[in-house]
Amino acid sequence: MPELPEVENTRRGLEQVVLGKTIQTIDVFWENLIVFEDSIEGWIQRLVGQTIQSVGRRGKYLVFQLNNDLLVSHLRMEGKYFYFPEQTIPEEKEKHTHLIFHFTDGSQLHYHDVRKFGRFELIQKGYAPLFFQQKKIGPEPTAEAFDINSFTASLIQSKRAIKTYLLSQVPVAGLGNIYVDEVLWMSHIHPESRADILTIEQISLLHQSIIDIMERATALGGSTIRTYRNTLGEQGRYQDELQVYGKQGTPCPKCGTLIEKMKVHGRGTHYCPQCQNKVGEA
DNA sequence: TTTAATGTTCATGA
DNA sequence: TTCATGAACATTAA
Repeated sequence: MPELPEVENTRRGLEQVVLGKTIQTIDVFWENLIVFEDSIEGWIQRLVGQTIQSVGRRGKYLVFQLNNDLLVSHLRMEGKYFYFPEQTIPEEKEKHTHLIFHFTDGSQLHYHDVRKFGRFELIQKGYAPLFFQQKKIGPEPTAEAFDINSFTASLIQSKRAIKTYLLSQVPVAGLGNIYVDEVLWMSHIHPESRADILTIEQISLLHQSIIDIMERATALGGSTIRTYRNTLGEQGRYQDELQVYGKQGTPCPKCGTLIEKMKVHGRGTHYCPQCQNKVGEA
């Protein structure tokens, strides 16, 4: 589940169930999910006894604030959380549950990830800004944080295809393969247009489309394209508003031309060959 | 059987 | 340095 709207809704769900919970122990069934320097046992011991003070988010990363550390969780393609109060804990864990947080009140938080691509990283409190700076995560796509002048300055430094550059998280955080296609369609920009030759008008429209679409998708609970569910098991509703993602062969809502699908940067890319004019070469 | 799937990260070579 | 490409990670479903 992956892009910012889905991660934000996961965060909101987690916030409702795990705040104030103290970690009693953790079962790790797939060690590769954990980024650790020493041993898994040491990693677990460092977390035991700590209480979840808040659940934050930066881009597509979840940040659990504990007493002494920050636990950073990235869901990658298929990561999900499921919470079970004491009386509802299943006899047997699901096949793809790879991590179980046992809390002192008897409840559990299960991390489920079919493809095992997700990652957990423990960092010291106060190191979040440095952590995200090293990952080159751009500003949040909100009206307050996403400055159009900085965005423009970033774009003119890249000769890459605009879709590729947006997926890098550098110019702005949180866009993935679904929303990047939506945003470019909304802005009438061809996915392979070079980032550095977009016009002021195009950048302005793109900037606003990113803010609007991310806000709208988040408000609707994200998009359930394949398997996304929030922590409460609910689907998103934004998939009903997708205009081009997965719509190849159907008429463009703006001009009626059939939506096409191509590969850009190895990713399936949906666009309208009529509305989205290619500028320069990518 | 083959391919593609909401994501990042690393190696290699231009 | 920068970027493109491909592979890796691992599993499922069409």
